[in-house]
Amino acid sequence: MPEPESGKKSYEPKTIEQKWYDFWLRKGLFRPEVNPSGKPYCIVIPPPNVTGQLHMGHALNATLQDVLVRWKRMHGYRALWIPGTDHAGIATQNVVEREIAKENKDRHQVGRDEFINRVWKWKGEYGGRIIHQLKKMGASCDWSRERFTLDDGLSLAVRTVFVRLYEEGLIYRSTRLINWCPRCLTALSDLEVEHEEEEGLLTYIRYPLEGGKGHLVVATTRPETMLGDTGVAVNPGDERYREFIGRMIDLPLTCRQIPIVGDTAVEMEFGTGAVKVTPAHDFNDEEIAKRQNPALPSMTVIGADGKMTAQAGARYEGLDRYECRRLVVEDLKKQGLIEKEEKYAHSIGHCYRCKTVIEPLATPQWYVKIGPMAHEAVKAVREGRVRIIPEGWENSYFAWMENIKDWCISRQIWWGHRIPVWYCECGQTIVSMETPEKCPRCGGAELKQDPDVLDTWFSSALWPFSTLGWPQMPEDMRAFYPTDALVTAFDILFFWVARMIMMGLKFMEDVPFRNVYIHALVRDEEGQKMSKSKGNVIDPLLIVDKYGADAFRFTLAAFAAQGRDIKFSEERVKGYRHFINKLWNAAKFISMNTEDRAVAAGKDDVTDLPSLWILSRLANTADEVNSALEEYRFNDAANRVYQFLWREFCDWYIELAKTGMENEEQAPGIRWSLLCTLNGVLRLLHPFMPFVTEEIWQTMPPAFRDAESIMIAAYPAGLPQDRAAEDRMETVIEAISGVRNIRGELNVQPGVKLKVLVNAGSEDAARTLQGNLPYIKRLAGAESILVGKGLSAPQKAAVNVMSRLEVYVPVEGLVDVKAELERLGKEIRKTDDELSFCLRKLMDQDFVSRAPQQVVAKERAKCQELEGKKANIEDSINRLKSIFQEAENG
RNA sequence: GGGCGGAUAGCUCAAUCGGGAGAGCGCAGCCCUUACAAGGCUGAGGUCACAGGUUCGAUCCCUGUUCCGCCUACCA
Repeated sequence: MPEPESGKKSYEPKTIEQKWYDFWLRKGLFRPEVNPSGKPYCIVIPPPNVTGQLHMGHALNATLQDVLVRWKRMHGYRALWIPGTDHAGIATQNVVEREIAKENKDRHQVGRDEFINRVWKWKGEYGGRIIHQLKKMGASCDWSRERFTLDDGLSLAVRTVFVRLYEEGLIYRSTRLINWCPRCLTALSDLEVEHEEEEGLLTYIRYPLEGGKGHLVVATTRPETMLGDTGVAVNPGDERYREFIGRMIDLPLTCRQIPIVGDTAVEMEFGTGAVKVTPAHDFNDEEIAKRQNPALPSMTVIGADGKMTAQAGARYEGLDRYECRRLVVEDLKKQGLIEKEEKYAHSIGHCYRCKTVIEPLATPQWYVKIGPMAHEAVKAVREGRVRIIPEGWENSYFAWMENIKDWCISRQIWWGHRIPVWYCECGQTIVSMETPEKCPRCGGAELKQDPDVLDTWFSSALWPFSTLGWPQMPEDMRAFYPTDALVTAFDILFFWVARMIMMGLKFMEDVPFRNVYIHALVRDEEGQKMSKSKGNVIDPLLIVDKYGADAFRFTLAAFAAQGRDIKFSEERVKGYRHFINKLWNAAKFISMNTEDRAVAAGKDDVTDLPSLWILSRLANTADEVNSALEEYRFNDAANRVYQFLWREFCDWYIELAKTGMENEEQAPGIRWSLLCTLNGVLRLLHPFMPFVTEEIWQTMPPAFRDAESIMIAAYPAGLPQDRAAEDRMETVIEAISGVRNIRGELNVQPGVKLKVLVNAGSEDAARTLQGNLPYIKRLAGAESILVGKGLSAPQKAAVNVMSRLEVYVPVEGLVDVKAELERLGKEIRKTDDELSFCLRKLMDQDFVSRAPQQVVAKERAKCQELEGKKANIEDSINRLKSIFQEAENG
């Protein structure tokens, strides 16, 4: 076997990664067609924003999906990972608006058509950025199936869904309060509003009763809205105010009079128990107003731009809402109408995009009547047709779905799917897939299309089937829907996952995916969320550049424990780069020691214990990795291979093999085992670290390569295990560890060869040890070994009592007897503690009679073992003490 | 206000069934043994947040408390 990359001392990812990625692309290995007869397995990528740059979240997300897809592909599945991007309406529009602003223009000056052109142009230039970055991560997406939420096929899907929902009465238009962003100048859905606790002021304002007889005091956090008050509400059960209901208030700073009304929603304990009612600017107040008979009127005093309207009065018109607040309070103070102001922490809604404080505003918008679809979506999860992993998230899902409100889907922006609705001068509304030529009612041709576009999430909700070709029914659709797994972070569980389930059930009559795996958030070292404003963002591409994609991916996977966020630090990646280096060097060693000689050998040539053992351990590892991945326990899978490669394969097997290969007879079997195990571990690791595994694998002897790429080589599973060999090997390992322990503890120099005696606990153990003396000799650093059952310890020896055997090392002249006595003292204290704990348990009648038989028996055996161990150590201590005394006397 | 999650070695985190807790990193000692010093061998290190309860037995199950995250909500 030629050495990988001509035997460089360490792995250098940079040159290698591009080479293999190109190779995979050239060979079309990312396409499901490489396994034409396999069972379909499909994942659709959560489409990143087309404006986006790869961040840690994407990196984790992509890594986990790639692990799954590569793993399934190697298992022979017709695996398909569909990539794509999201047109990200508001975000993308903002980017291009900023660009235009540099030319001192706004989008209205540019005009709608030209503006859209500009956005497409921008998309063409920069939109592929994140796709390119995903490739750097090693993502094995089928790029030939890449989609974009605004491409023709997906746009058709969007129109189809809109029209059908409209026809079924599940989409409607209504004018009511919505969340309005005065900066983006668009409506937002409830989900797009981020609530944040802020320190504010609670202002107590005196509202004079009509006719100048006294006043009511109301408390508010938004004094400026008083200009739009159309009532004051008190709880009808409130003794203090009951008599006022029905009377009028002289609303200060205006010349209006407003009524005092009763509403049970008013909390008597809060503030003064009287609340001003501003139906046009507060969701609660809107409700209160509607409940009155006749309803309280609505008066909009703040406009779409966040500035006061003419209705606010000449003095305030045109002022920004916050300037107005100051002025209103100032004016009220002058009139002595401010009773007090107190600090008050409350939560305020912000635009998720630009963080501007949301203004509730009454505007006509389109809504999806979500109740019926939500009901079905809840059922699908309850019945297990969609599994959410980890399960904990199901509760959040249910809670949200069961209190869900209708979904506002129209946005007052230009970049997105234009709402397929036209209005005729005659008042007719036309909802249609295609642009209508004339009004079906009056025949008029003066039709105006609704200027708004749809919420980006409306198109994302169709992603699992629109990407597969719906509303057509191509082969992909039949093969891959429902998809198998959806991998995402919890923050879009409602935004996206829930809506996909609803839309999938509605239009495909089946769930969009069977499993939803919710992964962690990647935080910084201190556990803080990464954000630009905090300046703690780590660029994944820099990490890839520095340590390679493999080390980075492995780190992410190894820390992706369910239900816990990842605190990311570069140190960890460094650690896993060492791991790759270990793999690299193991491969180098194997290559140096096998050359072409191994090809002739096969499994039948394997006779030595270490080889039987490592092959069995590989089988065991493969099983554990497979079952961990089956359950999305990525960290367990990664850690198990890590353990196997480093601890079992490198630390033990390779060291043993060095000795084993000195024996000409068993050398071929060992060479074969080295290659076979390396082959297995490369395959096991490939989904986690695709590049380095391919690089090494390609240098293996052809007999070990049954495919043109490791990507499509069979994933190890169901290999035979040899429990007897594992058990015997344990005995050998115990003997070696027993000696090493003495060496280490007593500080015996590595160069010093020891005379070792091993007292085996059984004939079996004795035979095993006898049969593997060369290994023990080399790894324990012994010049001679005497093995037997019932051997007794020489006078002057260090003793190590293990569970299957005892190790004696004559120490005369080698070590400080005093140090050995100390070591044994420590040992006996530990044994004694354990023993007394064990005995106490067995003397407890309740334990013996009530605990399961097995447990009691186990405890008895343990007790016996400990007693034996204690006796042996005591013997050694006595012996050494006598030596010690001799020495003192002599 | 409601809900969820977390608290385990110096740090970051694991632990299927309730039967005296593991790893990585770090630390200490010894070693450049020709795959690898990005390494090897050995070792130290724990009141499983706190208080009760259930149980023969609790890191694990139940109740409460404290602290820390997060989600959600119309007390102005």
